[in-house]
Amino acid sequence: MILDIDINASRNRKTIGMAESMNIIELKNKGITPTKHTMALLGLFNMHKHLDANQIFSLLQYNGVEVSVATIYRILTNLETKNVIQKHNFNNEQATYELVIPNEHHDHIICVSCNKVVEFMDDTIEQLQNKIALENNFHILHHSLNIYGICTDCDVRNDTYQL
Amino acid sequence: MILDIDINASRNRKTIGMAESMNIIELKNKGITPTKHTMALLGLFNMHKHLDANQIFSLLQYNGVEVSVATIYRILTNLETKNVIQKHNFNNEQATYELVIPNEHHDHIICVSCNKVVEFMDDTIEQLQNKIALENNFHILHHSLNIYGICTDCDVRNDTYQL
DNA sequence: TTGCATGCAAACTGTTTGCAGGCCA
DNA sequence: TGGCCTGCAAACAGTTTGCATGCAA
Repeated sequence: MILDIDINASRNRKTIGMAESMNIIELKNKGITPTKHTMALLGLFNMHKHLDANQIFSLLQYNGVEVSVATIYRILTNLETKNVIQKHNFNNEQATYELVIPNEHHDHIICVSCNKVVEFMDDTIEQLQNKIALENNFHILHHSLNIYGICTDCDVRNDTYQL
Repeated sequence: MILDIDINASRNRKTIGMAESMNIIELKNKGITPTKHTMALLGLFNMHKHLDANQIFSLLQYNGVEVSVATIYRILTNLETKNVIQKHNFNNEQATYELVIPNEHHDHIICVSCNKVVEFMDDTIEQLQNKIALENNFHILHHSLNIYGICTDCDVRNDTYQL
């Protein structure tokens, strides 16, 4: 696994282990026990919008939170079930997770070189998808639109190599 | 694995083991050895547009073609490299493959209940994606747009259950 | 004291690979 | 004969699970 994230980003925060985006009461209302591990995990998403299980494991360890991979997967599964986080399969390797923001939806552009993920949202595309589902007699549940490409940073880097 | 495909579809064909969509010369030109296994595998795509490794294994076995799973994966990887077939990750379980038709592109609607896959294509969406990639300074390579929903058949079935 | 959260290790699934045997040009 | 195709079994990665322990309400 390549950990191409700024691992210091979360270390520099003062209150490791507290998710800003959702307070304890909200969590409890959803039937989630706000354990130390769950809170620490959620806290990571303040700094990193997209994380996979291994990155979470590394970041927690780096932040001094002792936790097993099994627990991380259990927490992730639980949070996903309760619709607190969302799972993506950007590649055929490991799954990536991000926080669910109510009434907010977006799609993703993924750099196949550095795995950077950029979010975007296009109303026209959204509407067209609904139309298409309707035309094909599908009751639409959700969708995933991923654009894969090379970001500017990597493009520049590749140019340099070719000199 | 649920083998929800008409397994007889391929048995009823006269010439099992011959892919209509691509002749032997074309394959050789692409550096693919047209072995019995490769041809039989490709032949399956005449009847089934979307197949995963396990379905391929079952169908081949059913058609009397003895082959190991390892070989299937090797053939699939090879064909994908040579751009004869295309790999999709519709769900986080196994990968699905389909034939590449030159100059033809489409996206997919997947029924989360029966795994049926319907293809569609929308020029406006395609163009918007290019625009979005450009706006975000990505050199676009490809994309995957999957709409997940419930197809009419399954909707009806579910209604029945609820009676 | 009860129940849920956790760690550990084993299991499991999809996929890949090393190695030895076999087939065909 | 040489090279590639193949099968087998083992390896591998990501993920899940059974069981025993332990913490917390």
